[in-house]
This record gives sequence, structure tokens and C-alpha cells, in this order.
Amino acid sequence: MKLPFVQPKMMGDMIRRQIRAVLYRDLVSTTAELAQSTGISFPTISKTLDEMNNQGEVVLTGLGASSGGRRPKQYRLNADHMTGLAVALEKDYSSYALLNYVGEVIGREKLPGVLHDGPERLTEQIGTFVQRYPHLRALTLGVPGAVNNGRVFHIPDYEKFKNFDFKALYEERFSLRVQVENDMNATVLGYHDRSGDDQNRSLVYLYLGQNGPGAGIMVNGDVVRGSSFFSGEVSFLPLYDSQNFSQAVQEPPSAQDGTERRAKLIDAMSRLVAVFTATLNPHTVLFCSTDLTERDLADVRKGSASYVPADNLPSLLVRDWEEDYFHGLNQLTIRTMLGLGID
Amino acid sequence: MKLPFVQPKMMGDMIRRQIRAVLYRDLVSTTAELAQSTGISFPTISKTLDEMNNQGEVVLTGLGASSGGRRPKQYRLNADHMTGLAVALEKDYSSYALLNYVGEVIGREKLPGVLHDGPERLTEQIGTFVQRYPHLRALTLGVPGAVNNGRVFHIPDYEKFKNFDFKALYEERFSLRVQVENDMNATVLGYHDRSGDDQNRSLVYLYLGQNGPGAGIMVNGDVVRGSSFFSGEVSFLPLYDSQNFSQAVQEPPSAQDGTERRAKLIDAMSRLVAVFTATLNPHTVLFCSTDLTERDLADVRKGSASYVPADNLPSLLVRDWEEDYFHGLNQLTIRTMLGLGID
DNA sequence: CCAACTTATTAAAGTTCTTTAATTACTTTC
DNA sequence: GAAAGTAATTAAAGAACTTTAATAAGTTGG
Repeated sequence: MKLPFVQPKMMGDMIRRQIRAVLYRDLVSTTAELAQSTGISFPTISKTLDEMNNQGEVVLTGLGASSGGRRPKQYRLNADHMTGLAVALEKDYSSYALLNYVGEVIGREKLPGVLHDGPERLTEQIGTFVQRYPHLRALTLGVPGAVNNGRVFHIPDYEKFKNFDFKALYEERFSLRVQVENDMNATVLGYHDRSGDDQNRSLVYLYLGQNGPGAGIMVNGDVVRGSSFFSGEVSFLPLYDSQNFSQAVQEPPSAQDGTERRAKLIDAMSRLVAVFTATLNPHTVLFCSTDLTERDLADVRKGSASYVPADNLPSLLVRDWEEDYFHGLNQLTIRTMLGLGID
Repeated sequence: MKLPFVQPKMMGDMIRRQIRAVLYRDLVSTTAELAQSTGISFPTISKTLDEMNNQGEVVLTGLGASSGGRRPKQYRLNADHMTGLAVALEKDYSSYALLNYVGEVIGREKLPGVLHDGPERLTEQIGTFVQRYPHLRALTLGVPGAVNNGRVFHIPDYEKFKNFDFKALYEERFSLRVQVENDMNATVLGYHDRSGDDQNRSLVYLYLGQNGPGAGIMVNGDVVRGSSFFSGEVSFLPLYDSQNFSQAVQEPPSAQDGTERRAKLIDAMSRLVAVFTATLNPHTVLFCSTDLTERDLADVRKGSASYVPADNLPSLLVRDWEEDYFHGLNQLTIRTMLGLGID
């Protein structure tokens, strides 16, 4: 019984968002094309585009090709209108990506990790970017921990960040739009965006990280956070009589045959796939290239078919985790800049 | 990057929906109250309400109490404006509920089951209702099988209904708005509505039916259908070295101690709860009173805490399955009547 | 190079909402 | 039981969109 409703007051705002979204997607567009793909009438598009041009949000790049009539003005987003910063906080490094208003990465830096040191170091690092880039307006932080509305409240091994409210602090201090996201959630979002696939898909992105395995889950196009932000903590899955997923995957203390160990890993993964198939029945399950090879994947595919009917299995893919993760953070940042966030 | 957008053309329609939704919720309301709770200006509400009154969709029930001024006109939905039919197709019976425009059950019938006989019997049964109730406009069918857009495409044991397109046939034949939903999906929806809880919750509704166990899953307030409509088929969950959920729950062929059997059931259930907690981390997991007692539930609660940290466990509840199921079907019907469906 | 044709842009008129004002219908109080 | 007060309803003015018409700017072909 949810009724999303747009009051006339918000129309102007909505129209701008639509324009931004299309301009971001198509890079360059004309009034007629925008009217076409947004469904908004061309006089309105024209008027709004004028305003956006005056405010420096879009720029006129010239005239388009003609097919027998007056040549149309072409607009695109002004790359310099705003810049955003996407930060991945990992144990060993902080990865910073600077993004312009059209979504291009205009700078990338890896600085020392701050998770052990504490928030002060992070604030310093961010501060330098704020100084260097006066158009900085959006900041996205990816963290390996549970996040609720900009505050980290469960981050094992990095006690100094526990209960640290990134959003409150940095919005105040730097006057930026700040959002914080769990790393696997950002990753699954990143894949979803890169895949270009239809909206509303269900995905599971699995990572056997250093801090124990975890999964990012997306259902019907939305990230699943869980009632206590515990979603995707697959290490606890009771998949064997006396072992959970984590224990099955972990290297056993006793010397063990390599092939046997591999078989165990494959089976655990197969069961994991079966678990998701028999619950969410997702379209795709993603693995990290650091965790599994293509050959492993084939075996997992076979293995999981012994647990659930093969017709219902998701497609399994091996991915570069870092790429998807960074892309997810970038994506979140750009959406914020363009005003297309969740709000 | 989804942008729900309301064009001015659809405003009128949206306004009516808002009014219906509030009127359904509050039963009776005045112009001022409607303007208040919808956020729409009172002249617009007034005008729309007039139209709806002329068309017989709402009725004027009198004047409200005054607090020192002119007494306000009170409107409510016209119960007779439309009627809907919610049907649960089970093996042993077909349960029919007739609903008026304010959501009241104005008739209930249990007719013989039709699943074994085939679609003709069902068409007959429905036909009698169509004849008897000229205001019938909406039909909802609940079926124990996988459904895709009004067509059943996987319904074990009831071959005659396989690939039967309820929606196409009955919309044509009876000119009704028809929707078909899987039984467990309708059930979880029914609970969600009855609970009155906040939107956007994640729920799992478990049922150890005759046709093998199944679950209805809701994430962030949306029913999860899965890529091949296989979601919730928890019987396949590999929870033990050499048994899946279904096998663990099933009565073993050998004579076995009753308490031992119970312990096994409890453990399987505990693991199931653990599986959902470590993946979706739902707010609540529901069980059927036919499957589990309150005492069992306490043991499950304890048991699952041995698999995942207790803080993250969902609340566990025992429910009357049929009640929630029927309520879910009714709810779907009413939403369709009021134009609040998914569309 | 100009007439005929296309297409973009600008302008005007029409809808439909909101906001504000005026009127009407009650209540309350003296 | 008026007069004063309060709240609902109706009416008028304003805002922001769409639709339709008019105009401007190019193309193309003889």
C-alpha cells in the first residue's frame, strides 16, 4: 500500500533529475531527444535546459547533424560542475577516486590504510582532497563493516571506528553529501551497474575475504541490509553435520591432501549456491577471481546441481572483486552528485 | 537509476488512488482530513470527492463533530461499488471469499477441490459467482504452484493445471481483473498486512505442507519470486552431510524414538532459521501452528542461537497459516479493486 | 542561388494543480 | 437569542506543466 506521489512542487526537481539521468546515460543529447526519452514535453525540457545551462550544470557543445532541417543544439553535462570522492577503506590501503560530473575518474590515489590508526588519519586524508578540489560535493565511503545511515556500528578488528558516525561528522565539517556503505553491498551494486542487465535482478556476490567470507545480496534490484545489518554473513551457514560454511572453507590445521582440500572447498561453495537457489533463487551468483578459478566454477556448477534441480541454478561468474567494488563506490558517488540517490 | 515519474496526466488518477487508500484505511474521512493525510490541497480533494460521489464510488455519510465551526461532510467508500472474489485452490477444497469495496468479507463458501479435476470445474465454480454478483470486478486466485504473470507453469501433482493461463482466460471470458499468486507468497503478504508493522520489513513464512515444505519470502516489503520462480523451495537446502532439509524433516522409514524425531525436527528448523539469518537477516520468521508448537519454537530459538549470534536472530512466531493465506488473498483482491496494485 | 521542404525553437492557449481570499454554516458565549 | 468566533466550503488568482500553433533556421534540388 505504498503510494509514491509527486506533488507539483517537486515536478521541477524531478524534471531536472530525469534530464540528468538521460544526459548521464547518453552523454550528449538534444531537446527533442530528451523530450523523447523522458516523456516530458519539449517546451519544458527547453526551459529547464536553459536554466541548467545558465547555472553551469550543462553546456552547449554545438549543433547536431541534420536530416533535412534546422540543426539541433546539443547539450551535455558540464564535467566540471561538481566533483565527488569515492573512498574504499581497506586494511592495507585507502583507495581514493575523484569523479567529475559525467562520471569519469579524474584522479586516483592509494594512500596508507587508516583502519588501524583511527578516524583522525582518515579525516586528515579527506581534508587534503577537500582543500585541493573546491568543487567537491559528494563523498562515499566503503567500509568492511556493518553500517546504518552513515554510522559504522560493527566493524570487527578495527575498534577505533566502532560507532563512528562518518556522515554526521563529515557533512558538518566539510559540507559534503556523505554516504557510507558496506563493502560487499557496494560491490554487488557495482556489478549490477556494470552488467548493464535489466533492473530488478537478484544477485549474490560472494567473497572469501581475509576477515572471513561475506556476501553482498541484491533482491529485485535493492540491496538487502537485514534487520540488524547482518545480511550476507554466510560464514555461519550450517551446511554440514558439525561444520558451518566458514569452518568447511577454512584450511584445516592438520596436514591434508591438496586435492581433498579443494574438493571440500568446491562442495562448500556448491552448497552455498544451493542455499541461495533454494531461498532467493537469484539470477546470478558472483565469485572473486582470487577465490575461485574458472575450472573451480565448472565443478561448483556441477556440484550444486546435485543439490537442487539444475534448471533453477543461477548463472555463476568469476569477477575481479576490486573492480566491481570500486565501480560500486563510484556509482554511488555519481548518483549522489546527480541527485539520483535513494533519498 | 530508476526514476519513478508522474506525468501531470496521471495526476488525477494518482489523486484518486491516494484518496481511496486513505478512505480504506480510515473508513470515514472529511475533506480536511484527506487533504491532511494525502498532502493534496483541499480544493482538489473536494473536487475529486465530488466526482467520486457522483460516480458512486464514495458516499456521504453525514456530518462530523464540530469543534466550534461548521460541521464537515464525512465521506466513506461505497461498499457496494464493486465486489471482488478471492479464491484459494487447495487439494481438498476451493475456498471462495466475496469482498465488498471496503474490504469486508460479505460471503464465504467452501466448494469441492478442483485441482485434480481440472480447469473446467474451476471455470464452472467461478461462473456461478460471476452470475450471482453483477458488481464483480476483481478475481484473485491462490495456487500451490509456481506462477508467472497469471499463468501457472509448475504445479506438481496437478498436471491438468500445468501451463494454464488463468489470467488470459478469465479476463477475456468474465472481464475481470485477474491475478494469480503462489500460496506461500500470498501468505507472507497476508501476514505482513495483518501485522500492521512498518513497511519494508523482511519476512520468511515457512510451511511444511503436504506437498513438501515451502517458504514465502519478503524482502524490503516485496515478495521474492526468484529468477525461475523457485524461491522458497527450502526442501532442497543442504543442511547436513548427507541430508537436505526435506529429508531431515521427513519421517524416517525405520521405527524411531518420538523424542529423537522431535529433536531432529527442531534441529532442522533451527538450521533453517540460521540459514535465513546468515543470508537475509529477516525481521521475523513465521511458522504454522500445524507444524510447530510454542514449546517447539522455544527450542528452535535456542537451537538457532547455537549457529548464529543470538543478537541477529529474527523473532519467531507461530501463526495460523490458513488465516494468513486467506487474508493475503483478500488483501490482493482489495488492492486490485482500489487500484493500488503493483501495476 | 532560390523555392520548397524539414526540423528546431519560440510563443500562445489550455489543463490542472496550489495558494489565497471570500463566503457560508455552525457553535459558543454573554 | 444575537454577536462573536471558528471551521468548512466555494471562488478566484497564480504556478507549472502540456498541447497546439507560429516562427526561425537549415537543407535539398532544379
